[in-house]
Amino acid sequence: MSSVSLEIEQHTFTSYKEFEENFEYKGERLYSMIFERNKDKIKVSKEKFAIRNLQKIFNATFLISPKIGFDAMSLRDLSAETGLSMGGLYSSISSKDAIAIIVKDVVAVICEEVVDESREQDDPLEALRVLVKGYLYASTLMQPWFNFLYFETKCLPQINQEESKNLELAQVGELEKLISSLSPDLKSCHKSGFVATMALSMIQERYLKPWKYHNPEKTVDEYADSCLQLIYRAACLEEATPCETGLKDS
Amino acid sequence: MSSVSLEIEQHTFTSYKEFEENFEYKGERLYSMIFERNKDKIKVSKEKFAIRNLQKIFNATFLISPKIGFDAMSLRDLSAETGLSMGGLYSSISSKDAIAIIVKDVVAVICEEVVDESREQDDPLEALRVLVKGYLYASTLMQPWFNFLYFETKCLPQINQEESKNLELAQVGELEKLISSLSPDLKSCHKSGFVATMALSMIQERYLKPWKYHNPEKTVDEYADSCLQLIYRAACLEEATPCETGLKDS
DNA sequence: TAATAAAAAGCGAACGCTCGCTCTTTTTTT
DNA sequence: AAAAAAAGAGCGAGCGTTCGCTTTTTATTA
Repeated sequence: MSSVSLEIEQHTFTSYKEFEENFEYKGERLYSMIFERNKDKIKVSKEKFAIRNLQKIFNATFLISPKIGFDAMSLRDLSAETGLSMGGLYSSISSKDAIAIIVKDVVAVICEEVVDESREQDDPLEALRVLVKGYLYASTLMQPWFNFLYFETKCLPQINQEESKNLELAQVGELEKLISSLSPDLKSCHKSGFVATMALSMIQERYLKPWKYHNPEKTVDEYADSCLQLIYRAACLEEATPCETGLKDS
Repeated sequence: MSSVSLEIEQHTFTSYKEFEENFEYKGERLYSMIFERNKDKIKVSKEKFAIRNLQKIFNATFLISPKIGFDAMSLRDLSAETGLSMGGLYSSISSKDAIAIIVKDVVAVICEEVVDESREQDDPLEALRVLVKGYLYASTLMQPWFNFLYFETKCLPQINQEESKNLELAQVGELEKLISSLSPDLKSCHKSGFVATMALSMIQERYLKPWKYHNPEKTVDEYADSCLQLIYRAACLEEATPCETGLKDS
Protein backbone atom coordinates (compact mmCIF):
# COMPACT_ATOMS: atom_id res chain seq x y z
CA MET A 1 0.00 0.00 0.00
CA SER A 2 2.45 2.69 1.13
CA SER A 3 4.61 3.10 -1.94
CA VAL A 4 8.04 4.18 -0.77
CA SER A 5 10.46 4.62 -3.64
CA LEU A 6 13.55 6.02 -2.01
CA GLU A 7 15.99 3.78 -3.78
CA ILE A 8 15.68 5.34 -7.21
CA GLU A 9 15.33 9.04 -6.58
CA GLN A 10 14.02 10.38 -9.86
CA HIS A 11 14.91 13.86 -10.96
CA THR A 12 11.78 15.93 -11.13
CA PHE A 13 11.21 17.77 -14.41
CA THR A 14 11.28 21.54 -14.57
CA SER A 15 10.41 22.33 -18.17
CA TYR A 16 8.18 20.91 -20.88
CA LYS A 17 11.20 19.88 -22.90
CA GLU A 18 12.62 17.94 -20.02
CA PHE A 19 9.27 16.32 -19.29
CA GLU A 20 8.97 15.31 -22.90
CA GLU A 21 12.42 13.73 -23.01
CA ASN A 22 11.76 11.62 -19.95
CA PHE A 23 8.21 10.72 -20.92
CA GLU A 24 7.68 7.02 -20.52
CA TYR A 25 5.50 6.41 -23.54
CA LYS A 26 7.35 8.11 -26.35
CA GLY A 27 6.85 6.79 -29.87
CA GLU A 28 6.45 3.03 -30.10
CA ARG A 29 6.60 2.59 -26.34
CA LEU A 30 3.02 3.75 -26.06
CA TYR A 31 1.76 1.23 -28.57
CA SER A 32 3.87 -1.48 -27.04
CA MET A 33 2.05 -0.79 -23.77
CA ILE A 34 -1.32 -0.89 -25.50
CA PHE A 35 -0.41 -4.19 -27.12
CA GLU A 36 0.64 -5.71 -23.81
CA ARG A 37 -2.54 -4.59 -22.08
CA ASN A 38 -4.82 -5.89 -24.86
CA LYS A 39 -3.05 -9.02 -26.07
CA ASP A 40 -6.10 -11.18 -25.42
CA LYS A 41 -8.36 -9.09 -27.65
CA ILE A 42 -5.90 -8.63 -30.51
CA LYS A 43 -5.75 -11.33 -33.15
CA VAL A 44 -2.35 -10.33 -34.48
CA SER A 45 0.22 -12.06 -32.33
CA LYS A 46 3.48 -10.56 -33.53
CA GLU A 47 4.15 -7.30 -31.72
CA LYS A 48 5.78 -5.77 -34.76
CA PHE A 49 2.63 -5.93 -36.86
CA ALA A 50 0.32 -5.03 -34.02
CA ILE A 51 2.27 -1.88 -33.20
CA ARG A 52 2.37 -0.77 -36.80
CA ASN A 53 -1.37 -1.21 -37.19
CA LEU A 54 -2.29 0.31 -33.86
CA GLN A 55 -0.23 3.34 -34.71
CA LYS A 56 -2.07 3.71 -38.00
CA ILE A 57 -5.44 3.17 -36.38
CA PHE A 58 -5.04 5.74 -33.62
CA ASN A 59 -3.40 8.30 -35.88
CA ALA A 60 -6.31 7.99 -38.28
CA THR A 61 -8.86 8.09 -35.47
CA PHE A 62 -7.41 11.33 -34.13
CA LEU A 63 -7.42 12.76 -37.61
CA ILE A 64 -11.03 11.93 -38.45
CA SER A 65 -12.81 11.86 -35.12
CA PRO A 66 -12.14 15.46 -34.00
CA LYS A 67 -13.66 16.65 -37.25
CA ILE A 68 -16.90 14.68 -37.32
CA GLY A 69 -17.09 12.82 -34.01
CA PHE A 70 -16.33 9.22 -33.17
CA ASP A 71 -19.84 7.98 -33.84
CA ALA A 72 -19.94 9.52 -37.27
CA MET A 73 -16.55 8.05 -38.15
CA SER A 74 -17.18 4.76 -39.93
CA LEU A 75 -14.76 1.88 -40.05
CA ARG A 76 -14.66 2.42 -43.79
CA ASP A 77 -13.37 5.95 -43.19
CA LEU A 78 -10.80 4.40 -40.90
CA SER A 79 -9.94 1.78 -43.46
CA ALA A 80 -9.35 4.42 -46.11
CA GLU A 81 -7.22 6.60 -43.84
CA THR A 82 -5.07 3.79 -42.46
CA GLY A 83 -4.72 1.93 -45.72
CA LEU A 84 -5.85 -1.23 -43.95
CA SER A 85 -8.77 -3.35 -45.10
CA MET A 86 -11.76 -4.11 -42.92
CA GLY A 87 -10.23 -7.44 -42.10
CA GLY A 88 -6.93 -5.77 -41.35
CA LEU A 89 -8.56 -3.41 -38.88
CA TYR A 90 -10.28 -6.24 -37.10
CA SER A 91 -7.06 -8.17 -36.68
CA SER A 92 -5.73 -5.40 -34.45
CA ILE A 93 -8.89 -4.22 -32.70
CA SER A 94 -11.78 -6.29 -31.44
CA SER A 95 -14.49 -3.73 -32.17
CA LYS A 96 -15.03 -0.05 -32.82
CA ASP A 97 -15.81 0.48 -29.15
CA ALA A 98 -12.44 -1.00 -28.27
CA ILE A 99 -10.72 2.03 -29.79
CA ALA A 100 -12.46 4.39 -27.40
CA ILE A 101 -11.92 2.08 -24.46
CA ILE A 102 -8.19 1.91 -25.15
CA VAL A 103 -8.02 5.70 -25.25
CA LYS A 104 -9.68 5.88 -21.87
CA ASP A 105 -7.25 3.27 -20.59
CA VAL A 106 -4.18 5.13 -21.83
CA VAL A 107 -5.31 8.45 -20.37
CA ALA A 108 -6.05 6.78 -17.04
CA VAL A 109 -2.59 5.21 -16.89
CA ILE A 110 -0.88 8.51 -17.65
CA CYS A 111 -2.95 10.47 -15.14
CA GLU A 112 -2.12 7.92 -12.49
CA GLU A 113 1.57 8.38 -13.11
CA VAL A 114 1.29 12.15 -12.85
CA VAL A 115 -0.43 11.80 -9.49
CA ASP A 116 2.19 9.29 -8.36
CA GLU A 117 5.02 11.64 -9.16
CA SER A 118 3.30 14.47 -7.33
CA ARG A 119 2.84 12.32 -4.24
CA GLU A 120 6.51 11.51 -4.17
CA GLN A 121 7.27 15.13 -3.32
CA ASP A 122 7.75 16.04 0.33
CA ASP A 123 7.03 19.74 0.00
CA PRO A 124 3.32 20.31 -0.72
CA LEU A 125 4.13 23.39 -2.76
CA GLU A 126 6.46 21.36 -4.93
CA ALA A 127 3.85 18.61 -5.09
CA LEU A 128 1.32 21.14 -6.41
CA ARG A 129 3.78 22.35 -9.03
CA VAL A 130 4.53 18.80 -10.17
CA LEU A 131 0.84 17.96 -10.30
CA VAL A 132 -0.21 21.00 -12.29
CA LYS A 133 2.73 20.95 -14.66
CA GLY A 134 2.70 17.18 -14.96
CA TYR A 135 -0.96 17.12 -15.93
CA LEU A 136 -0.52 20.05 -18.26
CA TYR A 137 2.57 18.68 -19.97
CA ALA A 138 1.21 15.16 -20.25
CA SER A 139 -2.05 16.37 -21.73
CA THR A 140 -0.14 18.51 -24.20
CA LEU A 141 2.05 15.62 -25.26
CA MET A 142 -1.01 13.38 -25.57
CA GLN A 143 -3.44 16.08 -26.65
CA PRO A 144 -5.50 13.98 -29.08
CA TRP A 145 -5.98 11.29 -26.47
CA PHE A 146 -7.11 13.62 -23.69
CA ASN A 147 -9.28 15.61 -26.07
CA PHE A 148 -10.89 12.48 -27.43
CA LEU A 149 -11.73 11.12 -24.01
CA TYR A 150 -13.39 14.38 -22.98
CA PHE A 151 -15.57 14.68 -26.04
CA GLU A 152 -16.30 11.04 -26.71
CA THR A 153 -16.87 9.69 -23.22
CA LYS A 154 -20.51 9.39 -24.20
CA CYS A 155 -19.55 6.75 -26.76
CA LEU A 156 -18.13 4.46 -24.11
CA PRO A 157 -20.04 1.61 -22.48
CA GLN A 158 -21.65 2.74 -19.23
CA ILE A 159 -18.99 1.25 -16.97
CA ASN A 160 -16.17 2.96 -18.80
CA GLN A 161 -18.05 6.24 -18.68
CA GLU A 162 -18.04 6.01 -14.91
CA GLU A 163 -14.31 5.40 -14.93
CA SER A 164 -13.77 8.44 -17.09
CA LYS A 165 -15.84 10.60 -14.75
CA ASN A 166 -14.00 9.28 -11.72
CA LEU A 167 -10.73 10.14 -13.40
CA GLU A 168 -11.71 13.79 -13.42
CA LEU A 169 -12.96 13.69 -9.84
CA ALA A 170 -9.68 12.13 -8.74
CA GLN A 171 -7.70 14.88 -10.44
CA VAL A 172 -9.68 17.70 -8.87
CA GLY A 173 -9.57 15.92 -5.52
CA GLU A 174 -5.81 15.66 -5.67
CA LEU A 175 -5.53 19.35 -6.48
CA GLU A 176 -7.90 20.34 -3.71
CA LYS A 177 -6.00 18.28 -1.16
CA LEU A 178 -2.79 20.12 -1.89
CA ILE A 179 -4.35 23.56 -2.11
CA SER A 180 -6.19 23.25 1.17
CA SER A 181 -3.07 21.99 2.89
CA LEU A 182 -1.16 24.99 1.62
CA SER A 183 -3.83 27.49 2.50
CA PRO A 184 -5.90 26.11 5.38
CA ASP A 185 -7.13 29.59 6.30
CA LEU A 186 -9.42 30.32 3.39
CA LYS A 187 -12.81 29.09 4.34
CA SER A 188 -11.85 25.43 4.36
CA CYS A 189 -13.05 23.09 1.67
CA HIS A 190 -15.53 25.60 0.32
CA LYS A 191 -12.99 27.87 -1.28
CA SER A 192 -10.13 25.46 -1.93
CA GLY A 193 -12.53 23.31 -3.90
CA PHE A 194 -13.35 26.25 -6.11
CA VAL A 195 -9.69 27.01 -6.70
CA ALA A 196 -8.99 23.38 -7.52
CA THR A 197 -11.87 23.38 -9.99
CA MET A 198 -10.46 26.48 -11.60
CA ALA A 199 -7.03 24.90 -11.87
CA LEU A 200 -8.38 21.82 -13.59
CA SER A 201 -10.52 23.92 -15.91
CA MET A 202 -7.48 25.85 -17.04
CA ILE A 203 -5.54 22.67 -17.66
CA GLN A 204 -8.39 21.21 -19.68
CA GLU A 205 -8.93 24.48 -21.54
CA ARG A 206 -5.66 23.89 -23.33
CA TYR A 207 -6.28 20.44 -24.67
CA LEU A 208 -9.95 21.04 -25.33
CA LYS A 209 -9.40 24.02 -27.61
CA PRO A 210 -6.38 23.21 -29.77
CA TRP A 211 -7.47 25.82 -32.32
CA LYS A 212 -6.57 28.42 -29.70
CA TYR A 213 -3.15 27.10 -28.77
CA HIS A 214 -1.57 25.41 -31.75
CA ASN A 215 1.06 28.07 -32.18
CA PRO A 216 4.52 27.97 -30.60
CA GLU A 217 5.29 25.07 -28.32
CA LYS A 218 7.33 26.93 -25.78
CA THR A 219 4.31 28.77 -24.50
CA VAL A 220 3.25 25.63 -22.66
CA ASP A 221 5.79 26.58 -20.03
CA GLU A 222 4.49 30.12 -19.89
CA TYR A 223 0.94 28.82 -19.69
CA ALA A 224 1.91 26.51 -16.85
CA ASP A 225 3.50 29.37 -14.91
CA SER A 226 0.45 31.55 -15.49
CA CYS A 227 -1.75 28.78 -14.13
CA LEU A 228 0.37 28.39 -11.03
CA GLN A 229 0.43 32.14 -10.46
CA LEU A 230 -3.32 32.20 -10.77
CA ILE A 231 -3.64 29.42 -8.21
CA TYR A 232 -1.32 31.20 -5.80
CA ARG A 233 -3.30 34.41 -6.09
CA ALA A 234 -6.65 32.72 -5.84
CA ALA A 235 -5.53 30.86 -2.74
CA CYS A 236 -3.76 33.91 -1.28
CA LEU A 237 -0.37 32.24 -1.07
CA GLU A 238 2.70 34.39 -0.59
CA GLU A 239 4.30 32.75 -3.61
CA ALA A 240 2.16 34.95 -5.82
CA THR A 241 4.06 37.78 -7.48
CA PRO A 242 2.93 41.08 -5.97
CA CYS A 243 0.44 43.20 -7.86
CA GLU A 244 2.03 46.04 -9.70
CA THR A 245 -0.75 48.48 -8.89
CA GLY A 246 -0.45 52.04 -9.98
CA LEU A 247 2.83 51.52 -11.78
CA LYS A 248 2.86 53.14 -15.17
CA ASP A 249 5.72 53.75 -17.54
CA SER A 250 6.01 56.32 -20.33
CA MET B 1 -25.17 51.98 -35.57
CA SER B 2 -24.77 53.67 -32.16
CA SER B 3 -27.55 52.06 -30.16
CA VAL B 4 -28.71 54.59 -27.62
CA SER B 5 -31.54 53.26 -25.51
CA LEU B 6 -32.07 55.98 -22.96
CA GLU B 7 -35.81 56.07 -23.30
CA ILE B 8 -36.50 52.74 -21.70
CA GLU B 9 -33.92 52.38 -18.98
CA GLN B 10 -34.02 48.74 -18.04
CA HIS B 11 -33.31 47.69 -14.50
CA THR B 12 -30.19 45.55 -14.42
CA PHE B 13 -30.55 42.22 -12.64
CA THR B 14 -28.69 41.52 -9.43
CA SER B 15 -29.57 37.91 -8.62
CA TYR B 16 -30.25 34.71 -10.52
CA LYS B 17 -33.87 34.76 -9.44
CA GLU B 18 -34.34 38.24 -10.79
CA PHE B 19 -32.56 37.36 -14.03
CA GLU B 20 -34.81 34.34 -14.42
CA GLU B 21 -37.98 36.33 -13.91
CA ASN B 22 -37.05 38.87 -16.54
CA PHE B 23 -35.66 36.34 -18.98
CA GLU B 24 -37.05 36.98 -22.41
CA TYR B 25 -37.48 33.40 -23.55
CA LYS B 26 -39.28 31.78 -20.67
CA GLY B 27 -41.49 28.80 -21.46
CA GLU B 28 -43.34 29.02 -24.76
CA ARG B 29 -41.68 32.30 -25.71
CA LEU B 30 -38.53 30.45 -26.66
CA TYR B 31 -40.34 28.09 -28.98
CA SER B 32 -42.36 30.92 -30.42
CA MET B 33 -39.07 32.56 -31.35
CA ILE B 34 -37.78 29.34 -32.89
CA PHE B 35 -40.98 29.01 -34.89
CA GLU B 36 -40.73 32.55 -36.19
CA ARG B 37 -37.11 32.10 -37.21
CA ASN B 38 -37.75 28.79 -39.01
CA LYS B 39 -41.20 29.21 -40.48
CA ASP B 40 -39.96 28.47 -43.98
CA LYS B 41 -38.55 25.07 -43.03
CA ILE B 42 -41.44 23.94 -40.86
CA LYS B 43 -44.34 22.25 -42.56
CA VAL B 44 -46.76 22.81 -39.70
CA SER B 45 -48.24 26.26 -40.20
CA LYS B 46 -50.25 26.80 -37.05
CA GLU B 47 -48.03 28.13 -34.28
CA LYS B 48 -49.93 26.26 -31.60
CA PHE B 49 -49.04 22.85 -33.03
CA ALA B 50 -45.52 23.79 -33.98
CA ILE B 51 -44.72 25.01 -30.49
CA ARG B 52 -46.12 21.89 -28.88
CA ASN B 53 -44.06 19.64 -31.13
CA LEU B 54 -40.89 21.67 -30.93
CA GLN B 55 -41.11 21.59 -27.17
CA LYS B 56 -41.42 17.81 -27.24
CA ILE B 57 -38.59 17.44 -29.75
CA PHE B 58 -36.05 19.55 -27.88
CA ASN B 59 -36.96 18.15 -24.50
CA ALA B 60 -36.46 14.65 -25.85
CA THR B 61 -33.22 15.62 -27.61
CA PHE B 62 -31.78 17.00 -24.37
CA LEU B 63 -32.84 13.85 -22.57
CA ILE B 64 -31.32 11.37 -25.00
CA SER B 65 -28.42 13.20 -26.58
CA PRO B 66 -26.36 13.92 -23.45
CA LYS B 67 -26.42 10.22 -22.65
CA ILE B 68 -25.35 8.75 -26.00
CA GLY B 69 -24.49 11.70 -28.22
CA PHE B 70 -26.46 13.38 -30.97
CA ASP B 71 -25.12 11.15 -33.73
CA ALA B 72 -26.02 7.99 -31.88
CA MET B 73 -29.52 9.28 -31.17
CA SER B 74 -31.80 7.98 -33.92
CA LEU B 75 -35.00 9.62 -35.01
CA ARG B 76 -36.74 6.47 -33.83
CA ASP B 77 -35.41 7.12 -30.33
CA LEU B 78 -36.74 10.64 -30.69
CA SER B 79 -40.06 9.36 -31.97
CA ALA B 80 -40.43 7.06 -28.98
CA GLU B 81 -39.53 9.75 -26.46
CA THR B 82 -41.71 12.48 -27.94
CA GLY B 83 -44.66 10.25 -28.74
CA LEU B 84 -44.65 11.64 -32.27
CA SER B 85 -44.44 9.44 -35.34
CA MET B 86 -41.68 9.70 -37.89
CA GLY B 87 -43.93 11.77 -40.09
CA GLY B 88 -44.92 13.89 -37.14
CA LEU B 89 -41.31 14.71 -36.43
CA TYR B 90 -40.70 15.73 -40.00
CA SER B 91 -43.64 18.09 -40.01
CA SER B 92 -41.92 20.23 -37.39
CA ILE B 93 -38.27 19.83 -38.38
CA SER B 94 -36.78 19.67 -41.83
CA SER B 95 -34.03 17.19 -40.98
CA LYS B 96 -32.05 15.77 -38.10
CA ASP B 97 -29.32 18.34 -38.69
CA ALA B 98 -31.86 21.12 -38.32
CA ILE B 99 -32.22 20.29 -34.64
CA ALA B 100 -28.54 20.99 -33.98
CA ILE B 101 -28.59 24.10 -36.14
CA ILE B 102 -31.53 25.53 -34.22
CA VAL B 103 -29.70 24.94 -30.94
CA LYS B 104 -26.71 26.87 -32.25
CA ASP B 105 -29.04 29.62 -33.37
CA VAL B 106 -30.75 29.92 -30.01
CA VAL B 107 -27.49 30.01 -28.07
CA ALA B 108 -26.13 32.66 -30.42
CA VAL B 109 -29.19 34.87 -29.94
CA ILE B 110 -29.00 34.61 -26.17
CA CYS B 111 -25.27 35.31 -26.06
CA GLU B 112 -25.78 38.37 -28.18
CA GLU B 113 -28.35 39.72 -25.77
CA VAL B 114 -26.04 39.19 -22.83
CA VAL B 115 -23.32 41.16 -24.57
CA ASP B 116 -25.79 43.88 -25.48
CA GLU B 117 -26.88 44.33 -21.90
CA SER B 118 -23.28 44.49 -20.77
CA ARG B 119 -22.48 47.17 -23.31
CA GLU B 120 -25.35 49.30 -22.07
CA GLN B 121 -23.50 49.82 -18.80
CA ASP B 122 -21.44 52.96 -18.41
CA ASP B 123 -19.19 51.74 -15.63
CA PRO B 124 -16.77 49.08 -16.98
CA LEU B 125 -16.76 47.29 -13.63
CA GLU B 126 -20.52 47.05 -13.75
CA ALA B 127 -20.30 45.96 -17.38
CA LEU B 128 -17.97 43.14 -16.36
CA ARG B 129 -20.34 42.07 -13.63
CA VAL B 130 -23.31 42.07 -16.00
CA LEU B 131 -21.35 40.15 -18.62
CA VAL B 132 -20.08 37.43 -16.29
CA LYS B 133 -23.32 37.02 -14.40
CA GLY B 134 -25.42 37.34 -17.50
CA TYR B 135 -23.53 34.64 -19.31
CA LEU B 136 -23.50 32.45 -16.24
CA TYR B 137 -27.18 32.87 -15.47
CA ALA B 138 -28.26 32.49 -19.07
CA SER B 139 -26.22 29.32 -19.51
CA THR B 140 -27.67 27.94 -16.29
CA LEU B 141 -31.20 28.68 -17.39
CA MET B 142 -30.50 27.17 -20.80
CA GLN B 143 -28.01 24.55 -19.64
CA PRO B 144 -29.02 21.77 -22.05
CA TRP B 145 -28.73 24.12 -25.00
CA PHE B 146 -25.29 25.46 -24.12
CA ASN B 147 -24.04 22.02 -23.20
CA PHE B 148 -25.34 20.52 -26.41
CA LEU B 149 -23.70 23.15 -28.57
CA TYR B 150 -20.34 22.61 -26.91
CA PHE B 151 -20.32 18.86 -27.27
CA GLU B 152 -22.12 18.49 -30.57
CA THR B 153 -20.62 21.33 -32.58
CA LYS B 154 -18.87 18.63 -34.58
CA CYS B 155 -22.23 17.41 -35.84
CA LEU B 156 -23.00 20.73 -37.47
CA PRO B 157 -22.38 21.55 -41.12
CA GLN B 158 -19.00 23.23 -41.58
CA ILE B 159 -20.37 26.75 -41.83
CA ASN B 160 -22.32 26.44 -38.60
CA GLN B 161 -19.26 25.03 -36.87
CA GLU B 162 -17.41 28.24 -37.69
CA GLU B 163 -20.26 30.27 -36.26
CA SER B 164 -20.15 28.27 -33.07
CA LYS B 165 -16.40 28.79 -32.72
CA ASN B 166 -16.73 32.52 -33.38
CA LEU B 167 -19.35 32.70 -30.66
CA GLU B 168 -16.77 31.58 -28.13
CA LEU B 169 -14.13 33.94 -29.48
CA ALA B 170 -16.56 36.84 -29.27
CA GLN B 171 -17.33 36.04 -25.65
CA VAL B 172 -13.70 35.82 -24.58
CA GLY B 173 -12.93 38.97 -26.58
CA GLU B 174 -15.68 40.88 -24.81
CA LEU B 175 -14.36 39.75 -21.45
CA GLU B 176 -10.80 40.66 -22.31
CA LYS B 177 -11.80 44.13 -23.49
CA LEU B 178 -13.38 44.91 -20.14
CA ILE B 179 -10.64 43.35 -18.04
CA SER B 180 -7.85 45.17 -19.81
CA SER B 181 -9.70 48.46 -19.54
CA LEU B 182 -10.09 47.93 -15.81
CA SER B 183 -6.53 46.86 -15.27
CA PRO B 184 -4.35 48.40 -17.97
CA ASP B 185 -1.22 47.95 -15.88
CA LEU B 186 -0.83 44.19 -15.93
CA LYS B 187 1.30 43.39 -18.90
CA SER B 188 -1.26 44.51 -21.45
CA CYS B 189 -3.05 42.01 -23.58
CA HIS B 190 -0.80 39.17 -22.56
CA LYS B 191 -2.17 38.80 -19.08
CA SER B 192 -5.68 40.16 -19.50
CA GLY B 193 -6.24 37.59 -22.22
CA PHE B 194 -5.28 34.85 -19.83
CA VAL B 195 -7.65 36.15 -17.17
CA ALA B 196 -10.46 36.40 -19.69
CA THR B 197 -9.83 32.84 -20.79
CA MET B 198 -9.97 31.72 -17.20
CA ALA B 199 -13.23 33.55 -16.68
CA LEU B 200 -14.86 31.92 -19.66
CA SER B 201 -13.54 28.51 -18.63
CA MET B 202 -15.14 28.86 -15.24
CA ILE B 203 -18.44 29.86 -16.77
CA GLN B 204 -18.35 26.91 -19.13
CA GLU B 205 -17.24 24.55 -16.38
CA ARG B 206 -20.67 24.87 -14.85
CA TYR B 207 -22.79 23.99 -17.83
CA LEU B 208 -20.38 21.40 -19.14
CA LYS B 209 -20.36 19.29 -15.98
CA PRO B 210 -23.92 19.22 -14.70
CA TRP B 211 -23.18 16.12 -12.64
CA LYS B 212 -21.05 18.37 -10.44
CA TYR B 213 -23.54 21.17 -9.93
CA HIS B 214 -27.05 19.79 -10.04
CA ASN B 215 -27.67 20.37 -6.35
CA PRO B 216 -29.26 23.52 -4.90
CA GLU B 217 -30.08 26.33 -7.30
CA LYS B 218 -29.11 29.19 -5.10
CA THR B 219 -25.45 28.37 -5.37
CA VAL B 220 -25.39 29.85 -8.86
CA ASP B 221 -25.24 33.24 -7.17
CA GLU B 222 -22.43 32.09 -4.92
CA TYR B 223 -20.62 30.60 -7.89
CA ALA B 224 -20.99 33.85 -9.81
CA ASP B 225 -19.55 35.84 -6.92
CA SER B 226 -16.66 33.41 -6.60
CA CYS B 227 -15.92 33.84 -10.28
CA LEU B 228 -15.94 37.60 -10.03
CA GLN B 229 -13.71 37.51 -6.95
CA LEU B 230 -11.31 35.27 -8.83
CA ILE B 231 -11.22 37.68 -11.74
CA TYR B 232 -10.60 40.64 -9.44
CA ARG B 233 -7.74 38.84 -7.74
CA ALA B 234 -6.23 37.56 -10.96
CA ALA B 235 -6.35 41.05 -12.45
CA CYS B 236 -5.16 42.71 -9.22
CA LEU B 237 -8.22 44.91 -8.86
CA GLU B 238 -8.88 46.59 -5.55
CA GLU B 239 -12.39 45.18 -5.57
CA ALA B 240 -10.99 41.85 -4.48
CA THR B 241 -11.65 40.99 -0.86
CA PRO B 242 -8.35 41.13 1.02
CA CYS B 243 -6.57 37.91 1.81
CA GLU B 244 -7.14 36.75 5.34
CA THR B 245 -3.59 35.48 5.80
CA GLY B 246 -2.63 34.02 9.12
CA LEU B 247 -6.06 34.54 10.60
CA LYS B 248 -7.26 31.55 12.53
CA ASP B 249 -10.22 31.11 14.82
CA SER B 250 -10.79 28.49 17.54
C1' DT C 1 -75.99 24.68 -31.79
C1' DA C 2 -75.34 20.90 -34.85
C1' DA C 3 -73.97 19.23 -39.25
C1' DT C 4 -70.77 19.38 -42.84
C1' DA C 5 -66.91 20.47 -45.93
C1' DA C 6 -62.23 21.92 -46.38
C1' DA C 7 -57.70 22.17 -44.52
C1' DA C 8 -54.17 20.90 -41.58
C1' DA C 9 -51.73 17.69 -38.73
C1' DG C 10 -50.39 13.14 -37.68
C1' DC C 11 -49.24 8.57 -38.91
C1' DG C 12 -46.16 4.51 -40.08
C1' DA C 13 -44.79 1.20 -43.63
C1' DA C 14 -41.44 1.25 -47.07
C1' DC C 15 -37.11 2.80 -49.52
C1' DG C 16 -32.36 3.13 -50.56
C1' DC C 17 -28.35 3.26 -48.24
C1' DT C 18 -24.56 2.70 -44.86
C1' DC C 19 -23.32 0.77 -40.72
C1' DG C 20 -20.33 -2.63 -37.72
C1' DC C 21 -18.78 -6.92 -38.29
C1' DT C 22 -17.64 -11.85 -40.23
C1' DC C 23 -15.45 -15.26 -42.91
C1' DT C 24 -13.29 -17.42 -46.68
C1' DT C 25 -9.62 -16.61 -49.72
C1' DT C 26 -5.21 -14.66 -51.03
C1' DT C 27 -0.78 -12.80 -49.90
C1' DT C 28 3.17 -12.19 -47.05
C1' DT C 29 6.30 -13.60 -43.58
C1' DT C 30 8.81 -17.07 -41.19
C1' DA D 1 5.99 -25.72 -46.58
C1' DA D 2 3.72 -23.95 -42.58
C1' DA D 3 1.92 -20.10 -40.14
C1' DA D 4 0.50 -15.54 -39.75
C1' DA D 5 -1.44 -11.41 -41.63
C1' DA D 6 -4.19 -8.88 -44.93
C1' DA D 7 -7.83 -8.60 -47.98
C1' DG D 8 -12.62 -7.44 -49.23
C1' DA D 9 -17.17 -9.28 -50.66
C1' DG D 10 -21.13 -10.10 -48.16
C1' DC D 11 -24.48 -10.18 -44.01
C1' DG D 12 -28.38 -8.52 -41.33
C1' DA D 13 -29.57 -4.53 -38.82
C1' DG D 14 -30.66 0.05 -38.44
C1' DC D 15 -30.22 4.63 -40.35
C1' DG D 16 -32.56 9.25 -42.18
C1' DT D 17 -36.11 10.34 -45.03
C1' DT D 18 -40.46 10.08 -47.90
C1' DC D 19 -45.28 9.71 -49.11
C1' DG D 20 -50.00 8.09 -49.51
C1' DC D 21 -53.36 7.68 -46.19
C1' DT D 22 -56.18 8.60 -41.79
C1' DT D 23 -57.52 11.49 -38.10
C1' DT D 24 -58.16 15.84 -36.03
C1' DT D 25 -58.98 20.61 -36.22
C1' DT D 26 -61.00 24.64 -38.21
C1' DA D 27 -64.29 27.24 -40.94
C1' DT D 28 -68.80 27.47 -42.95
C1' DT D 29 -73.58 26.85 -43.22
C1' DA D 30 -78.19 25.73 -41.60
